Amino acid sequence: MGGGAISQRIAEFPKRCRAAGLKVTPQRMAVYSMLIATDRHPCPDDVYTAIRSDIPAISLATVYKILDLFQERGFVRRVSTEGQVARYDAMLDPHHHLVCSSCGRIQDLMGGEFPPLQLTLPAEFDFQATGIEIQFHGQCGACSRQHKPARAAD
Amino acid sequence: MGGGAISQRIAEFPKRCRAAGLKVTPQRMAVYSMLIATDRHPCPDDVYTAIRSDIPAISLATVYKILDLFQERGFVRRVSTEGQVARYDAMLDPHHHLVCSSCGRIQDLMGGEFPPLQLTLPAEFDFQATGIEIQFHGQCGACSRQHKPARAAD
DNA sequence: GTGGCTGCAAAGCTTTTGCATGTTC
DNA sequence: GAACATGCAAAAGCTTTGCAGCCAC
Repeated sequence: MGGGAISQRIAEFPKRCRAAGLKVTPQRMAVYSMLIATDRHPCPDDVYTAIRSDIPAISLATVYKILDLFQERGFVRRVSTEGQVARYDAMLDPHHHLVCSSCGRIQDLMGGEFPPLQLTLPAEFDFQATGIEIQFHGQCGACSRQHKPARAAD
Repeated sequence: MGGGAISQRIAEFPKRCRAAGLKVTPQRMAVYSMLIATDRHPCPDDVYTAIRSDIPAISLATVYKILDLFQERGFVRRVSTEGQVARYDAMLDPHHHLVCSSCGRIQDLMGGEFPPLQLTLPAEFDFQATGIEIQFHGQCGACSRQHKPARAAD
């Protein structure tokens, strides 16, 4: 996605907030702008740290509340991880994830670049699927060249 | 998997432990037996609770240590979840998961029942994939019939 | 007998909650 | 001005750690 598309999403965000019955605050704009501009799938503390340069007085609890709210409203999604910290993603176009077991980095795999799976499951499973999440586990190029052991760093 | 296959895996487990340089203890046998016999993807506390009927004196910290060790040795795998509790799975044959957004239940989708994805990614991604994890999100049959809202219970 | 394992208790993190103050509409 | 959002601090999980005693080999 180009930078133009990002700034457009940021520009449209106040409208989306009001449409969802949410007030527009500098804190919420900062959280959304940070998330939409990165492909690093940050955890709440990453967001908090990044935002403090803009809004020094922001509190970590507020970041948690905002992320919860955004996820509830469907503005961001929470990525499934094995670890114990939540990671968020504002990229909502269909895509999958490449999870590096060595450095923990989560890389995007856009839907257009790899055939997406169909959502319709055989009726025998008695399950109404609304979304699919695919994670490839392994080593990213940088880590495999360094022969890093799994979970060396995060 | 039939009950026979389960008891066989339990019977072979002491051998696997020793081969991996681990001592065989009642606690470890209980954890493994519990995990291999269920399809509920329990969290550490579930394991702890279930095992206390066999080994009343077992400590939760020990359960955590054992699960960590088993995962390190490849005896079990840790399932990626959005929540903040770890969930484990002793079923290591290729399979995917159906995650119910209402009740949180994780159902298995065996590899043979649904075409598995190939692991080879186009070279341009510079990623060495060793495993794939697919989660279908949605509502299980029971919850969709009850018109439960998402995350009503866990 | 020895090394590794367990159980207990305490500490460490992440996340949530309550409430007074401040802001948006 | 009213309703909602924020910030602070405290509490509530979940998970890890340190260490003395115990057990498998």
